[in-house]
Amino acid sequence: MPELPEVETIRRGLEKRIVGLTIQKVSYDTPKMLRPNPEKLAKGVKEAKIVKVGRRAKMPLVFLDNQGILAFHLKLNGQLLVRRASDPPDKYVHLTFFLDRGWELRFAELRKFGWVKLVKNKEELKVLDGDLGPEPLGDDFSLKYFQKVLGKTARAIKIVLMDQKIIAGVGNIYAAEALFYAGIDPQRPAKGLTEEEVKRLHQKVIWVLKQGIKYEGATDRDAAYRQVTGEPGHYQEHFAVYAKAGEKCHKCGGKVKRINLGGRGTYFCPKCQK
DNA sequence: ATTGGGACCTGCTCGC
DNA sequence: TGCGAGCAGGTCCCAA
Repeated sequence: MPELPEVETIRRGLEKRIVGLTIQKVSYDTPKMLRPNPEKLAKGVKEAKIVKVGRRAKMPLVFLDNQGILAFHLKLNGQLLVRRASDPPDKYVHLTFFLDRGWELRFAELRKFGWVKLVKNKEELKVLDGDLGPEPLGDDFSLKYFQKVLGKTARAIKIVLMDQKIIAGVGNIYAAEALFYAGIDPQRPAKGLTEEEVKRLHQKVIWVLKQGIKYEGATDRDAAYRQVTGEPGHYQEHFAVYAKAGEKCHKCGGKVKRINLGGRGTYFCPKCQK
């Protein structure tokens, strides 16, 4: 899915374009993508005005003036597109919110893994929040916290970085990139990292996420992440190792390698990452 | 506690 | 050109 930087870019795009608009109705073709069920969701958003757009981990959150909150999960391919009703159709759209003044919010998802859940209020939002760790760009993600959680597990460091209970929002791309810049082999047991390495990794996780946001996310292929305008992001132009198997490492000239770790493609430079 | 695998779905790319 | 294998940014569930 879009990871934190992609979702944050989407959040900013939505904030600019749909706040103040009212949802008139919804249409959909894949009922299981609507939670708790299509009827409740459709009823709960009807005539509701959008007052704010937030984000938690990889979920965009659309706040309504009736206290309801729409939480989206984009999984691997989800897109949220803001379009005019007169615009041509987009591929893979399974849910459309018809807004006033001729606007539409379209939810496209090639694989239908994604979903949107309507929760009644902020209290109920905590259910979605339950198992999520701290936001890596917030104050709770302190070096102290990072040292503590890494010291407790022997799992491979990349798998720990992608564990949403440990840090909310890091996925396969940014885990690989952060480990490259920290010079750490993704397979190393988390608790085997030195104090210095943990410190470096902590900094680099924050840094790559901010870079990702700066370049408006990463669009590596078609039918993947898009901004709400349909424009791609640009962070893929700055990848150091992700999706670069067989290519030259820009730092040492050695070959970037792809391995399988925890069932996920994992890219790293064996020479730079020890 | 941790891992490995499959499931959820669909489409694209690559090698033969 | 055609065909099957492998791949995809995420998460959940189950068995070992």
